Amino acid sequence: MDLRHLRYFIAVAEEQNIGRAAARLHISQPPLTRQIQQLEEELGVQLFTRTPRGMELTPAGELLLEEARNIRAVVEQATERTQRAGQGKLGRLDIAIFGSGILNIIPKLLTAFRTAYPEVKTVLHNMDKNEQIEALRQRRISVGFNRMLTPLPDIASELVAVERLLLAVSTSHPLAQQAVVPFQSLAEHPLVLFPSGSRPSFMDKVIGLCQQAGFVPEVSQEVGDTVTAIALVASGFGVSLVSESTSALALPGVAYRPISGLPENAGIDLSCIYRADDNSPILAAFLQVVRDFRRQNRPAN
Amino acid sequence: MDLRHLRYFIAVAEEQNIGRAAARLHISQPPLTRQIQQLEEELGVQLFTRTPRGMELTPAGELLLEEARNIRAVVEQATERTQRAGQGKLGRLDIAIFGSGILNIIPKLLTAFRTAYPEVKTVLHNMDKNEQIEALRQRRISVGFNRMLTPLPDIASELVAVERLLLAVSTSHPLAQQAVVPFQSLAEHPLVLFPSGSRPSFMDKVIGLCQQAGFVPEVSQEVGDTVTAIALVASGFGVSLVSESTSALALPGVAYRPISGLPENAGIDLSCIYRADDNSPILAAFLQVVRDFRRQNRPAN
DNA sequence: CCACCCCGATACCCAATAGGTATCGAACGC
DNA sequence: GCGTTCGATACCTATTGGGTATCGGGGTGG
Repeated sequence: MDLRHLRYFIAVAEEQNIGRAAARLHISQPPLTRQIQQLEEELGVQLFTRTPRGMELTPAGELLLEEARNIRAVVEQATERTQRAGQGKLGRLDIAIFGSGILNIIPKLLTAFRTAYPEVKTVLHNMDKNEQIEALRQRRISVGFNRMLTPLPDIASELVAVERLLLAVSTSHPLAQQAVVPFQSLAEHPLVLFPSGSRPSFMDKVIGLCQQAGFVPEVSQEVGDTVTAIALVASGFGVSLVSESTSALALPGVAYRPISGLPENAGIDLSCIYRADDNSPILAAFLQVVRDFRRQNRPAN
Repeated sequence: MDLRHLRYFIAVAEEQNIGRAAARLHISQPPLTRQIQQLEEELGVQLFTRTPRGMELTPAGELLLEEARNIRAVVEQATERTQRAGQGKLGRLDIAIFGSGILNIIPKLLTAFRTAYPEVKTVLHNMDKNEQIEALRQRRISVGFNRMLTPLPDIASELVAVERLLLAVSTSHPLAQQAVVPFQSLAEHPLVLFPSGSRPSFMDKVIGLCQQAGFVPEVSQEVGDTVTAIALVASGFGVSLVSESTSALALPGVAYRPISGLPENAGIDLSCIYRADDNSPILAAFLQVVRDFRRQNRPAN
């Protein structure tokens, strides 16, 4: 049996007349007669009683009509869903995020993506950089967000945003008095640095910038993630350098200040990474949203 | 798209290898390659990624695999159900019964039929003879049970059983003293007769038998159905002549007695009727059960 | 009562297409 | 580097779906 048989059968059953059904199907009457005969023969069941006025369904035919309509609907739905899946409009996207990434840009991106592709289920996973690369290679995730990425042959990356450095400082700290803090002045204050995980990291970037500016920072504490660092800043452990989007994290007793005298390369990149050989349409759709987001938010770049 | 496409797709998806899938499908590899390409082209979706080791499903292909398996199951179920319907094993049979028919033989028949064809839903309707014929012609029922049928061109009938006549008598009635009651002795006792509906009926048969025996019965009451008649017998309204199967109706104060001296033609027929042009397989199955029943219960006939 | 009409069925032909054979090209693995 | 193992391609054949012409039968109207 064939979907064509069912399509023809439905037409004949509905028209109760082979000629009209044939017209509706844009074929001539004899082949339609033959197909119906074939269907009956293949099933070994009489589906119609032939009357001088046309074709009348038998009870078995009546049953098959219901079933055939159902099959038609199921097939239509299957093709449509498959096509949507092929266009990246339906499916699942596993995304890895890291500590401070969750604070500002990534939620906006995710919201944009989920609005544009509401039938794609996004699943978030917290992973540090090395875990993300491992998970990408094992196909447990399709996208990861991170900073300070070193190029890898099998992992492609896409720049999402470049953020400014801000100083996170306790409101009771002397530096909090200044609206803009010169970078050099940080040489005299102990720093809370993070993250302590996979290298190279944001921490290395900060240390490098200090060296560029001619001083070695005094490290009061290394911690694993941004939130912990800000908490330590709040309780007077020192000051910290954070990405712009971290300022969305408004803890009592913590102020964020712009920094002057930073070198050109002081921007903090936020990128997303994915398998270079991944041509999943959902990933392509996601990357397109990332690019659109970047164009809208950084017209200068 | 075609069911063949889906069958081939499932095979390739399961084998992850076109060559093996082709072997499983008993075709050669190139046409299978082509069918898969066609399917992908028609849907506009890449279903597999070709690797040096074979075929790997894309997410869209993964989705289609689920759908295709589902479609295959639905189609299989539909053909099977249609075939069962065509063999009279699945469907619905509307059956008309009348008053006393329900007491003995018809329930046995229905039980036999429902055991042999458990997936046929039997629906019972209470109708007198004329209502049954009307309902048959209007196709509201497919089978009717009745007695004393007059032949009609469009209604065929099938004898189910021939029952003896019994006397129904109050236990306090003088005739109840005899183990066997001579037919002639009924001339002296008022009779309760039934049914009062469509003619000719059982009532006419009884009157005819009396006339054959040379007396005119004294009718104390005409009632619509057997149960009412037996109730009147119990309360002393008279005696009644009933079919053998009515004796299953054991009311307190009522006894049933065999009758002697009846003519040869005193048997009470129970027949089933159906449309002469009805070639529904369910009806055929039912009639076969009727014939088997009759052969088992009346080997002499 | 006959002619006509409308229905599906049949006979026969052609065109589309599924399937087969031979072969290619790319990617591993020994 | 050569053989092996994939899928893809080229080309042919066989099947089959669709078209035209026509038939046969059962109603219906003149």
